[in-house]
Amino acid sequence: MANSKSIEQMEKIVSLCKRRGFIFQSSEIYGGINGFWDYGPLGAELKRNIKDQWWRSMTSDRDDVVGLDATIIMSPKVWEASGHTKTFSDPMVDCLLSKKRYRADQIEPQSGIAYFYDGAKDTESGKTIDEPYSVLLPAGKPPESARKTARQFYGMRGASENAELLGERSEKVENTTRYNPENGSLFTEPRPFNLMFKTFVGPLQDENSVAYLRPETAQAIFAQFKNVLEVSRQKVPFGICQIGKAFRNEVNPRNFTFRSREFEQMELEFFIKPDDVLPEAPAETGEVAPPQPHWGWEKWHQYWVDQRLAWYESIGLSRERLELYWQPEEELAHYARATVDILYQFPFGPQELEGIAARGNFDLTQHHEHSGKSMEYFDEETKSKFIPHVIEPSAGVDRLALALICDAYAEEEVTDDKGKTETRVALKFHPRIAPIKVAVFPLLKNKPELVAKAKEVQALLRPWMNVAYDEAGAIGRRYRRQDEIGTPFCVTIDFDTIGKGEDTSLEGTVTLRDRDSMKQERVSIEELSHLLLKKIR
RNA sequence: GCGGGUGUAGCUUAAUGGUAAAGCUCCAGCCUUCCAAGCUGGCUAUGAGGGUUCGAUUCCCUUCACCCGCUCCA
Repeated sequence: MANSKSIEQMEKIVSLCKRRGFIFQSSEIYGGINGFWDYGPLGAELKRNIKDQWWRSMTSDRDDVVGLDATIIMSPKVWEASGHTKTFSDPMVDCLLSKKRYRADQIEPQSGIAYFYDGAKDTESGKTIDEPYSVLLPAGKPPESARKTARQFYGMRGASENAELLGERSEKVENTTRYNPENGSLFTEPRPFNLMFKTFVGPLQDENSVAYLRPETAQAIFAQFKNVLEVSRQKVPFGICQIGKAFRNEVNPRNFTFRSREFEQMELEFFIKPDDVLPEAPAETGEVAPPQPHWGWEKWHQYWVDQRLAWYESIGLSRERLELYWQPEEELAHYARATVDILYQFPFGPQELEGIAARGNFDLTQHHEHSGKSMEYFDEETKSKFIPHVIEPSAGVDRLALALICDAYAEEEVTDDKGKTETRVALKFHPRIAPIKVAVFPLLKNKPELVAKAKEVQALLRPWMNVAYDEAGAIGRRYRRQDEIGTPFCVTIDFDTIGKGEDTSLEGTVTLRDRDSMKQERVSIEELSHLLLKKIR
């Protein structure tokens, strides 16, 4: 999966992220902290743009979705109801021989003869190891095979190959999960790995004040379903969306920011009617592009998959690096009817950006039962009462930011007039999400008229977009700097602009340089903001 | 959590049991009429802690972080 080329590619991207101020290690001056990352000036802009685009497409651009901004810490009862207190706490065991880790609840129970040992004595050095150990053999297997496994175990602790095993005894056991089915070796005691971050609310740090940092933003939406329904005057089908931080105490954060312990989610819960109370479907008329009142969960699910894919394309992710993964039935969570993952082909392999789950009405039903408050909805149209079902598109902001950077990263061979070849690094962001939209340069910085005019143009554009101003170094160098941070447009003020060039008819015009083609066109200052706004929206 | 690898300036690399060097980047100045030009000057580093030693970036121990494989990822 990860070959040396893709590792090198990833290293270049990580290096650029740091060098140009997209992403830093959290707490770097103290040596960092595993699984946490900070966004520098450009990364912060990039993330804002992603979230703004998502929010706009989800709620501002539609009538049937409203927003929510809930707290990170909620009543622990929320997590009891959702099942997270249980399911986010997996007991894990390690094989004492192979060191592999397993989920204790996924071990097949076995029966057979267990051989116990108190320790081992090295016949050569006389050294004793008094660590108890045991091996499970299927009935009928010769005990010598257990001794061989035990010698391997003690061998890893410093005993020689023909060490003497101490205190062997055997016992019949049934339906045990304490032994590795692959090699018969004893496991470590099961240890809980709780993926939720725990904290305490209030001054007393006791069991009664325990609270959790949310492991997903979705539950807040379910918990506030009734309130939002009441005030928004929405009718099912409708959605509630939210952007916010979530926390998971991952066993092993990996792949730069891809799996972090603190991350940001963009989630929509789209509430729909259960299939059994749907209004009668009208005769098909061919085109059903806009949502229809008679749609069942499958149509809504497909609708959101299509919507989300279109959105990713709208912010410039290449469609050919996106793929859909329909989770097979055996992989589905118990509450899900169908889940589609949208994967992006990162240098380290195809990985999930977003999951679109048809969750039935599991969550609202759980809160309905645990809180004792009704989550039912009365549908005027069909005169029926039900707990709405839900379609959940859930995306990771940080993963998307990383995908956008990977997708935009481009190295090109550029040959100059003198035939010298160099590598140009550019982040080819879609103008919608580029941290800086346009950079303004005076051609030369020791000519006050050029500098003054450039600052004027910068001030002209500033109310409409993120503008950079740069006068340091040769003009080519300034272009390359902007290429590397993904600025789509550069505007240069030259002598023609101020009417001191050869062609005085060019007064009041500037050159507009395109990042990807490196081509320049001459445009008037008057048109500039209008022209750019069209390109960046 | 296990195994392997790596840690010297923002980046890439050098060197040494005894003053840590260079190129690029960055900053300032000069110069420069459109794609990393030139000149001058400047900032910045041995991941952290401990040990051995007169003296440790170098040797030893611990720890932290990153990368790879396993594991995990309702």
